[in-house]
Amino acid sequence: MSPARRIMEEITVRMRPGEWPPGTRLPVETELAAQNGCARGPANKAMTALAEAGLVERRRKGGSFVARPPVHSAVLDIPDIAQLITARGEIYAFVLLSRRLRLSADGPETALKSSDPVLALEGVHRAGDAPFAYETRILNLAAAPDAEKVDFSHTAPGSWLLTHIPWTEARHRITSVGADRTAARRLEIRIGTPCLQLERWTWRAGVGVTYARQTYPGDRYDLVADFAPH
Amino acid sequence: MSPARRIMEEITVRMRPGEWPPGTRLPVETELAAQNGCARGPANKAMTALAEAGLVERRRKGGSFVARPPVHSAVLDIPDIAQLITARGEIYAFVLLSRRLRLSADGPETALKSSDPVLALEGVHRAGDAPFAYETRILNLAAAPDAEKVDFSHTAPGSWLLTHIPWTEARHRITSVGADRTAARRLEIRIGTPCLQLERWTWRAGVGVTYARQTYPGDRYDLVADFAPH
DNA sequence: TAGTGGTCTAGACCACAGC
DNA sequence: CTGTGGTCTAGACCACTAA
Repeated sequence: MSPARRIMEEITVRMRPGEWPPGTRLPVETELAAQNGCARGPANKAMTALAEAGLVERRRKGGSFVARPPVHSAVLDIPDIAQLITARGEIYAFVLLSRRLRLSADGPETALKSSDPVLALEGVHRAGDAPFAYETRILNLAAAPDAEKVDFSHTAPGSWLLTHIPWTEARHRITSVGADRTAARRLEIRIGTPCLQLERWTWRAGVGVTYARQTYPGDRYDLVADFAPH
Repeated sequence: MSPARRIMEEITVRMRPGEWPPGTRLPVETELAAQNGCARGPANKAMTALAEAGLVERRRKGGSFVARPPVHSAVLDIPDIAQLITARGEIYAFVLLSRRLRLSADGPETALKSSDPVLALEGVHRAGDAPFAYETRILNLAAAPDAEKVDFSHTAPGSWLLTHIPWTEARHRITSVGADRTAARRLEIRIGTPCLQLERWTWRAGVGVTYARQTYPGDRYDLVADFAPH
């Protein structure tokens, strides 16, 4: 194996929470070269490649550091708000506002094409001591029967779903709306404040699992998506 | 500009249907080095980067060739507003509001990391007889030299770019903002009306091609994304 | 101002695949 | 075989910026 590749792989492997967590300073190029018995060229090549991949950050004079995970969520993933906020170093909390059992879907969630009984939840995600997002959620109990017994008073339904009911198809709809009376009160903002509204339907093998509508104050959230061929 | 970048940009620019169509054999590294008065290192660096970006194919002993166009994925991911509106059965029109030549980028488009001369455009997309979106756009003339001669007074720069300068990397940023004075006037809405703001940066082999910021009145546009894991 | 990354030079050896 | 890219050496200068 070539020195450049060896250096890349070794650093990649050691970049784990236990050993080299985000923010750790990495050896300078001359040091890497000496440790691997090669010239500075290959060491630079390896580090440059890691930087382009976004795994390390490099600053002249400052040195090279294990990159902190990006704050933005990709549109292509299903973001877990709890992880997002924790990753930003803030305290996350979910506050349940209401919980109702309904015999059939009848709102926007009908796009799930299910006539099964559903669980309707309403809550607020908080970051630190400020509201971060207002969420209404419909859970299809036929697809997720365990959900009826879960205590959602401090667990966000999205976080629970991500780890219990994997999805196979999803649809996102992103719009900009002015906060209505309800959202404004929940988010502690003025009525009409521009908000990013993210609607999401997910299915599992063609069966609707959940519908979620999340409202984010425009200045507290943005979606970033990167694309490259394959 | 460093030899490596100069070689990359020159080849990128000449890789157009008229000059170096797909399949054309490119000079060998020693030749590129001699032509640019540099060592083989930078020439190799430039060609390797172009190969990683998928713009050229390299084979030992065989040589380097202009790759078959990666255009297909481009059209899928970047929406063409003209097509969107036409598909809805409305009449589409683009109205150019301003056109300026600038010697270097200095706004949000600096994320394109280019210090080349740019073309700054401003215009409105119309659906039927109502404004649909307000757009400001920066075109890097080093990446798209033909753009200076194109008449954009009724052609949206995005539509033109899609068919002339394929991109390899793109970043989208989606936010919700209240319409400012300029946008409100262009879109014939009230100041503060919630709008979806889509910012897009695109690159070709690491060279910034264009930056676009499109503002849509919240009730006239939404983004929908469908996906299934692989 | 000194340390670090960014880039370069001029040469070298090797692996690989067309010829 | 021979030409090509892949990778390396040992050294150098410069640009940037954090200390």
